[in-house]
Amino acid sequence: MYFPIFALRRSEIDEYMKLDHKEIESKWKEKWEASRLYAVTEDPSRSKYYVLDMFPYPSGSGLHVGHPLGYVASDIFSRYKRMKGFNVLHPMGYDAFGLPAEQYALDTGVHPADSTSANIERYRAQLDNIGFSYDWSRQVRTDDPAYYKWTQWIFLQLYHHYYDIAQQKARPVQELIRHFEVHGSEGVRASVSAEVNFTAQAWSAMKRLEQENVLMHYRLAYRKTGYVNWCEALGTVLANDEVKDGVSERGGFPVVQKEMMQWCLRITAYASRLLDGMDSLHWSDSLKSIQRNWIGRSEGAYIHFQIENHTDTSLKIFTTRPDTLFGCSFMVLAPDHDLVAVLTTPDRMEAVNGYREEFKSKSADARAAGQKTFTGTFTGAFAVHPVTGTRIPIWIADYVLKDYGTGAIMAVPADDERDHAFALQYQLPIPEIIDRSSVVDGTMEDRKGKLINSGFLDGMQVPDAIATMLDYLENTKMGTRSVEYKLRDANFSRQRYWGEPFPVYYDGEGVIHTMDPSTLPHELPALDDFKPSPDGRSPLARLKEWTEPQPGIHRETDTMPGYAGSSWYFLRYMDPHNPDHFASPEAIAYWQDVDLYVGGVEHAVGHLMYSRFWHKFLYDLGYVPTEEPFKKLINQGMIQGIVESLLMFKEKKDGRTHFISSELAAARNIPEDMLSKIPVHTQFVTAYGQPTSHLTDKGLEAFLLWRPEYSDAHFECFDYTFSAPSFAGAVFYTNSEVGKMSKRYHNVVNPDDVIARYGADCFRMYEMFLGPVEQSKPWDTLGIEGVSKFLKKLWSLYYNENGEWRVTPTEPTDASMKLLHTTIKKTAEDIERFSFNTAISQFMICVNELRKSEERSAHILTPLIQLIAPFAPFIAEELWEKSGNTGSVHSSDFPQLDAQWLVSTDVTYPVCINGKKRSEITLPVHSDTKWLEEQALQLPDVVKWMEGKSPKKVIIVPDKMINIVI
RNA sequence: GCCAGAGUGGCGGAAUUGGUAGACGCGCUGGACUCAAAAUCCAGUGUUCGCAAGAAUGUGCGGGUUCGAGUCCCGCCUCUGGUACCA
Repeated sequence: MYFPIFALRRSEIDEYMKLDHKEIESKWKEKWEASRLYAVTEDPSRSKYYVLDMFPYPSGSGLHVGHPLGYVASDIFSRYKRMKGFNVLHPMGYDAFGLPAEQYALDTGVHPADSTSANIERYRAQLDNIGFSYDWSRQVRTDDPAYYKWTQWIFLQLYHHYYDIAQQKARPVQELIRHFEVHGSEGVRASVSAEVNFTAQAWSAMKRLEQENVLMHYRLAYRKTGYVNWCEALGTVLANDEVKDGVSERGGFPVVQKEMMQWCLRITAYASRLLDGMDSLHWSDSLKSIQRNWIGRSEGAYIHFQIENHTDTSLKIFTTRPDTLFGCSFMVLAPDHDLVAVLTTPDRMEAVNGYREEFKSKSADARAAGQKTFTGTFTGAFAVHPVTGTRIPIWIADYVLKDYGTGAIMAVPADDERDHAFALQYQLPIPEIIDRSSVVDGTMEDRKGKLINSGFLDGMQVPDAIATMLDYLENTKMGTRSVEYKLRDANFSRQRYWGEPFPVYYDGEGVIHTMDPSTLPHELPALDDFKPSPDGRSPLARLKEWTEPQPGIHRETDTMPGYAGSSWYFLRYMDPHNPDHFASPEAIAYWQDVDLYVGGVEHAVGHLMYSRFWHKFLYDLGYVPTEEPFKKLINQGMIQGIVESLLMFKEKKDGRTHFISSELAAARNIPEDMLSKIPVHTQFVTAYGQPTSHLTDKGLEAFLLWRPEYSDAHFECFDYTFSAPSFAGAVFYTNSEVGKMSKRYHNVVNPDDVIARYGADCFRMYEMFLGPVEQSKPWDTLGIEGVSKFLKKLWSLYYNENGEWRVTPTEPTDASMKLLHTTIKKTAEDIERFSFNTAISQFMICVNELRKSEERSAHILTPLIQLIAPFAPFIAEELWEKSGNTGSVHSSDFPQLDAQWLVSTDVTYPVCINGKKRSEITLPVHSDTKWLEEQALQLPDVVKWMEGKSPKKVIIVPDKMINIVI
């Protein structure tokens, strides 16, 4: 009965005409690699364009569908720019040093050197699968000694420079030393940790160690003892941006304040330049505002207060509201302020010391937990009001921070919420100084109102009063204008193994010596036991022979943090194998800076801030030609997952687990706290992610097989209930919500699986089609079918159902030409403005139209391949070759727009009466407006709607619409 | 609290400078093909009223400017992100 041969033939034909993405992908991956298609070199005859992705740290779990979102976008952009004639640098590498890589190694017990290499291999394969156009010959990895040689070199440069405020740039410490030798500290304006004053003679009289300690206050990379964020679970200190809500960003472990000697980078020296530099950048408003808040500039003044019975010292405070000086009724110092010990009177000593002890033991996170009641105590000392001469009590309190401003404030309880609360609590006077009676909804601190009880400021509005007081303070030398920043210096030490060793050592006296740059890289020694220790000592300290290479010499055992290597990697890509420079001057002169940077917003205050800081420093030294490294920045959103769960009553009923369908739970308004959400693997769910997602009987069976602990469960739906194991024909609605893509929710979509099923081109296009690149959006497993269908339709424009090439060299129709050029215009515009989803929509329209009109002309179909090439590089390359073109479609020129095809001979105008569309009229383009008006007024529908009235005026928007006002 | 961004069908989202709101895709409904299913193709799909032609209404809420507002202005509400004693 059967005809096996015939059957075989049929399936062969089916296979042939079908789009076989696997074969196409492997074919072109090999060819591209063999021909080094994406390798770039400096070419002065062409304009450069630098497209950069934030390089990943190679974690063990590999890429999930969220990671490549930004990579796909930047790849489309790179390919487009290349076709537009730019010489495009589009590199990729790995952020291999640092906490994430090391934590992974610790979790798996594999040495980080081995695990990162294995992970990198996996990442590379996954990235290649997606069809990226990276120039892999330029790959960098931060744990490569040939790379971190230059990280160490930059560190040495930071160490050997200080920041000159007058010149607003970094200068060599050698210059500073020469100045000290001649003039002492007089006349030096520099960013410092602490002010020190000495004469030239005093400088010369200092011992070497003393001199070094002085210089430490100036160096851009320096050591200091201070309170740092110590994370015991991670066994290391962390920078401020690595701590969120009192716990470590990585791992979520508690972080406490601990006093330690640490390396720091003086990023504060660059605060104003980091702030001002942003004005010229094409970054999103939200990202700029995050950085601005983090830097936290405020303008104000220092004011000096004399202290009763202390002629040798005065109290310096910072305020943004000098106009409120007359309202100052007490002063507050941070409990750990240096002057506390000096000022406290004997009778208050006991109370003050007790308070300081209590303050120290209070953990940072208890304070962060947001107790709004302030505590404090009186020191017994009094300051003298600089204008009125009244006695002002000096207190200490925990609401004043040592490391902001001067660590001391003048309290103005009438115009500051905190001072007010504190004054009420300790019954301190609250002199009124601002009349807000004329200000609607006037509150404290809003800089509105009229000054009262304020001497020469009486009657002034707040902004005027501020200006007047600032002048007064400077004229009388009682204070100076000043700007303060919230930004803190960056902690640069990690008590960890997996990072760059510092190229420094200490001699017997504790003097720091830097290693000669020619001896770099200072390699990280092999160490089998790389576990961190809770005592604050680096694992390297356990390696005695390395730590102490000769008697009296001690190496630094801390390592650099993860952001060290990532703060300059974009420069290394310009010349990645250069042994003599971090990048040659010629390469830097050509590539300049990054034109487009794509990456996650989570690096807003970490990586992006540090990179800008390092770049500005290298600019000061003349190594890079631009002040800012990243001209344009796009923050891609995250791909979220749909979390599917079954609603379970927390309390068992009749000893059984009791599930309720989401529909019924909603209908009965069952309170959320009675239910637990049991995540269910998305592969069991039917119509997953859709409003009606549910488990069928098969899904329920699979679920119970997977979760045998629920095999006694009882399920309740709208019309019926059932119990395991008998639920034939059941439909049980799940609870679906948008959430993270995570192993915990069993909703992770692996790009490899998607690519295996739909192809890389489909994967790329779908990620873009989901919505704007910047936006976060859930992965919808059904939506990808639409893009898949589109690609099959595209393919069938070129191949008929017998697998025969159907493109002919015939002349195209005018309609097709118009369609093609509309698509060229739209594609180019959309790519330029990073709107890939709308470009893809246009492709869909174009392909559908061409199918309907059965267009076969190569004049249309060949340029179409080029338009789609940035999005679907594999399919495009295959079709390009089959069209008989030589060379790669990715090296071809982007199709030229011929605008004549966009102009149609007729335009259909909607005709509106008072803004409502009542009719329409088709007329030749560029018609005389008077004539247009006459034609429109004669339309029968218009005559009907006008009811004999005459028009007040007629508005004609050229080529858009006609509006008649009556 | 403060700073920034956003609110459009059942869903993801279009509408680039104020000019026919809902493109494109998903889902849904109906139909064709099929013994049947899948796949594919065709049609419909904001809401309300209507057999229909059609009409009214509609971009978080309330006002305003304009011939015309998703878009601009004023006042609210909600959500998301950042920040949290920053003087």
